[in-house]
Amino acid sequence: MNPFYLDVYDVVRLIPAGRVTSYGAIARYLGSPQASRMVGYAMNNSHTQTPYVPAHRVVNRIGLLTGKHHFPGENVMQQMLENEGISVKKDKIVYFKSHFWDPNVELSID
DNA sequence: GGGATGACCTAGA
DNA sequence: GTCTAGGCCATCC
Repeated sequence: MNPFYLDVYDVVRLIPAGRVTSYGAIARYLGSPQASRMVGYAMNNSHTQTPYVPAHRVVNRIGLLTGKHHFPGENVMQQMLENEGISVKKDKIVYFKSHFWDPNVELSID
């Protein structure tokens, strides 16, 4: 497994419950701002990783649950988010800006 | 080997 | 706010 993948999973695991982040934020944190597609692709393989990777806490830049179709059920992703106190409407996170967790800020090395 | 696809983002108009 | 173009790189055909 490439370090990039492992790094992605590691960052995703650091996302606190009730918070979400975006693929681009992770990509930027890893030093490849334009490799966001790779982050999404890494998520495609996240279910094979241990420990569990909370992929439901990763959405696109506008808070849309673009990856919900990759979960076992149709509304699994949404229900898990709601279980953590995040409101989801029309496959989109309500008050996304308030729930947003930016690794570039929260995990800032500087 | 080449071409297409994908849980995306940024920049410019 | 919209649209288009380019880029990232693993994986599949």
